[in-house]
Amino acid sequence: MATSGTGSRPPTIADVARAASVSRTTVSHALNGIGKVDPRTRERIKQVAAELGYRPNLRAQRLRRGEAKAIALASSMPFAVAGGASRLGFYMEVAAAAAESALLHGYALVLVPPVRSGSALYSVDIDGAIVVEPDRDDAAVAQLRERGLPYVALGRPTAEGDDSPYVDLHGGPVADLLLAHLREQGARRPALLVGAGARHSAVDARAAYLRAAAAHGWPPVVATAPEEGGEQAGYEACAALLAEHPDTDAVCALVDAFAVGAVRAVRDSGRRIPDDVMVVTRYDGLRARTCEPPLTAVDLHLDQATADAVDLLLARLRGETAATPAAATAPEPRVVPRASSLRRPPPRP
Amino acid sequence: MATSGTGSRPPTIADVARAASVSRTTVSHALNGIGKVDPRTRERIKQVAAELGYRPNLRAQRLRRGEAKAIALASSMPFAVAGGASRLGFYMEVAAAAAESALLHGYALVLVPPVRSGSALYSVDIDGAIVVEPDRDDAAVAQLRERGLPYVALGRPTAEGDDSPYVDLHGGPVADLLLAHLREQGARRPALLVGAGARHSAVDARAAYLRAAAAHGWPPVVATAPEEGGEQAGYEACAALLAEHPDTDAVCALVDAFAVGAVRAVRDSGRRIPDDVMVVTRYDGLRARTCEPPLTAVDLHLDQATADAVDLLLARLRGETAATPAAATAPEPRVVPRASSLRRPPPRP
DNA sequence: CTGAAAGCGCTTACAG
DNA sequence: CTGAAAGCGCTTACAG
Repeated sequence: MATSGTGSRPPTIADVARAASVSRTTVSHALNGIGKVDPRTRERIKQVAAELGYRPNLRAQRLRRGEAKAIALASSMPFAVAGGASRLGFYMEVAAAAAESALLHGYALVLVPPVRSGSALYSVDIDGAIVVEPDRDDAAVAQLRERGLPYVALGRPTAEGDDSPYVDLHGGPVADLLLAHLREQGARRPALLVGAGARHSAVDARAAYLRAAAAHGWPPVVATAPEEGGEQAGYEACAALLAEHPDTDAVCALVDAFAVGAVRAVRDSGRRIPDDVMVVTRYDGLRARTCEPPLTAVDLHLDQATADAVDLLLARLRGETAATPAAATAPEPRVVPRASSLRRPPPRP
Repeated sequence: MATSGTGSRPPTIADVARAASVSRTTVSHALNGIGKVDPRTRERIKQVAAELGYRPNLRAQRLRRGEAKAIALASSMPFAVAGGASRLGFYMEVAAAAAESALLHGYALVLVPPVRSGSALYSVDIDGAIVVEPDRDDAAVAQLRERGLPYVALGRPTAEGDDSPYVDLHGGPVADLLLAHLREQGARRPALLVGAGARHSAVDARAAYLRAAAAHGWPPVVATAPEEGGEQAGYEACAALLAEHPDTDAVCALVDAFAVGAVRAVRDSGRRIPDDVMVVTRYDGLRARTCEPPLTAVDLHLDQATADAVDLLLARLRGETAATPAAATAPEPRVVPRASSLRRPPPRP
């Protein structure tokens, strides 16, 4: 409470020890509740510490204890997708959830913006990281490995030998769900548009799509676009796709930026949405909701998934490697039907 | 490059010194570019360090140097407003911009979620913070002051003697802009709905509104609602306002959650938007854009303002108190007209 | 129950 | 130009 009249720098453990006429060892024990101190001594020390306004120096504690008590959120997703224009995307939604969850456990969340080349992860003092949807050769993952830092992936890692823990975002089932929805709405020749990278969301969706195409007898049409390209790349890929496969009646564009570009391409080709071509996407964010027409998307329960990822990471940091499950499973994804794919009124549950 | 075959823990400066047959002092000088080392020695040391894969221990550096190289983003804004339902708000938009700006300067951004009571700021090792729109008696500011940490406000601080640097978000001019827009669209009796707190956005807007009311001969109608109340509070305040002042023909609801609630209240009272009552808000985020009808809002140039705030803070940390301006000024705000207030087609510039 | 001492990995006067 | 030594503020065996 009271401000120490002594000097200007904050009091150290030595100041407390002196004021309480004990050793620094005893102060440390008393304040950290290690059970080897006389209860009365402990109380006295606590009181003195409070009077002096003592707070342990976090830097010193961390050097000594060998931990940063901080984790980072990192991603190799290109800026155009992860941030860009309105910036309010997948990444920041995950960031908010992760910060809350981390702080609840006494960890700080360091927000590493999706940097282009980024030696970013080297200059930040952290114990580990959450990597959002790592690519097969992910820059963020590479940096973490080189630093020897543990990480948990949000979304199944696709790199060869990567057996790091992860939270499953259900890449395949999400695609299945969207394709089922399209079929239900009358689509007979849906095409798939995915990022050129090898993130689980693209890889698993492609596999699911090919399976569905075989099952239903669709001619499979899969287009890819560079993630860095954002809306424009989606536009171009979709325009090319429609030119080559004019009987396409639905586009499943898993990156929201692509989906918005696809909507433009569909319109520019003289087709109507959803009557001639439906468009659906995955992440239910600003882009999907403000698109004209609003895009059917998927509720991924990102909050829950992110909290699970943080839990997984912290368990690993605690060294519970044995007890820690190798993966958590986010809640069931759910389609949020909107005008971009609704030819019939949505079924009332 | 090469992994040291020695042990498993990362090499320290002592390892480098040993391998290069010099003292730790010299290694430190060589690596930090302090100009007292023979160029050839320096090169040799650098090479050895690289071979060993040496990276300075950030914890140790920071303890020694007495700085955390991290800043926090903090806010006392209630969760319902700052995060809540879709979480994609003002706060996260600022977070993204701040993280990028901070990292560019070698600082990490710690994301402190708008916690309810929050001793949050005590457990985080930072050199300073950006506080978003501090209230007159702001919890985050109080914690920072008690820790003796410098901070910069995003939005003019309203506390009595608070002369901390800040970035002006133009609370008054924003209100003027919105009111002028409403007048232009034909409103003759606009009401103001603000948060009950004393953040600059509420305080300055109220003053601007009263000034405008006097100038144009409106009967001033100002309602307040608790920020924690979110949409529902906005609904109730607006419903009461309309009951008491039935000839209100526009509502300027500066908190986006309030504005969305206001839209419902207007409709439930049997009035149409914008024909009977227009509704406008300040922050142009997800809520404003996805509202039905979409809400007229203001482009605050948050990116630029946030970058300025970070610059201001870092200048203060560098001790450039003298050279540091006491305030920066965000770019001119600009109205983004939408259906919620457009009775006439927008003027073509 | 309490304390003297070592050490976490750096940096920086200070002396040579 | 180079190094021995002190010290940043803690915690933790270890000894009493």
